[in-house]
Amino acid sequence: MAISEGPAAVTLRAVAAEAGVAPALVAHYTPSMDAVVAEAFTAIVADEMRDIEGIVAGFDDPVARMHLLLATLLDGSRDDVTLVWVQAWGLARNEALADQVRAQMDAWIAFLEAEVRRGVACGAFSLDDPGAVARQMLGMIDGLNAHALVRWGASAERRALMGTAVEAMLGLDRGVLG
Amino acid sequence: MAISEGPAAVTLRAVAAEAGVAPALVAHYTPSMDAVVAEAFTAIVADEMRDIEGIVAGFDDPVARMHLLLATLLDGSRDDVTLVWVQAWGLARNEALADQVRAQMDAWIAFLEAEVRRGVACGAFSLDDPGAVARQMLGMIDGLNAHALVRWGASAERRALMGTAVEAMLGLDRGVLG
DNA sequence: CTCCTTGTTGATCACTTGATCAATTGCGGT
DNA sequence: ACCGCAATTGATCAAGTGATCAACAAGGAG
Repeated sequence: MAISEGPAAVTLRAVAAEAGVAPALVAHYTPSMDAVVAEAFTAIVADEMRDIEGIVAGFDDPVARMHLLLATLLDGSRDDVTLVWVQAWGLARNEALADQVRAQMDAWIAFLEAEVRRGVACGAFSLDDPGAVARQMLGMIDGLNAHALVRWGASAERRALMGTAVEAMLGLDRGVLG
Repeated sequence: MAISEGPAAVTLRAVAAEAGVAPALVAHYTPSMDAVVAEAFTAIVADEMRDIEGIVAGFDDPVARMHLLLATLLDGSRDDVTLVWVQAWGLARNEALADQVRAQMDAWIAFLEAEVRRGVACGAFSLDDPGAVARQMLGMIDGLNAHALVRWGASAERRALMGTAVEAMLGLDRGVLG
């Protein structure tokens, strides 16, 4: 439900209806709806990262992996996940949720940084600070994807913008990520 | 109210209470609360852009202007505006709002692109496609600021990340935007 | 066959949301 | 002084929110 309708749609009654059960039962088995939303967030987002890791896993060349990574993250097929992220940022007051958001962002940075380091190790990438580059990449990915939620710009364009920016960050030749 | 509590807090009764007036009066003078929220979005965001333009207006050097621009946008003093943006992206179903969001994003691109072109014209910046660079910058600004909403990372770090990334995009020497 | 635990529900509380409508107030023009 | 129109209100509707609680069903343990 959080994926298809957005986390904001995960209400006590909606969950109960979806499960074909009385609202009281949902309340009985959950501490609070805030917690449920937070849990849904983590489930969806962690699952997505596993997904992406799996997609990239079959390749060795760091450039090919990065190309695939960016293409997958920016092709618009995951706008539902983006909505989960964006609504989560907007619900920063739910502190339980904010905790999980930070944790998932840490995980993404770890993943991206490892990806960058892999390229640096074998000489494919050339840069100073893999952590900084990972954070720059995540910022840009999240921003561009957020833009997609209001149907502004095209996904192919976002992918191209991201590609050229990342080429510069990684010290790659112009066009190799295009 | 949309600024201090977020657009989601702009409810019929909250507005009425703030104005010291009966809820019915608010309803009487507005087409719908969706429209009010959309209008609040535009007011806030357009005002912010005028603000930024004003801040930058006193300087001539494109590098100094860009430096100031990024510093201002990423110093955390405008997190309230960021919340307005992020919640607006998350309310993409309010089509009236989505329209205004797209319009404001267009305005931002126009502003950033003009800023970039100004630097290119006088030889301070070196790049191929000012429009593309503007979109890359906006994506990264929005993403990094969204991250700030859950208190993840530090604003000084965001500014540094943005600075080095933009230096590369604009063909500037390392550090001139730091 | 009873007893107790677990699963489950209906009813309900207290609250919030947007919206409508008939009824009022009060000011401005005549 | 009067009338009319705009401003404003209280009351109310229909819907939705999270949460609680007493009650009920059912199935396994003894």
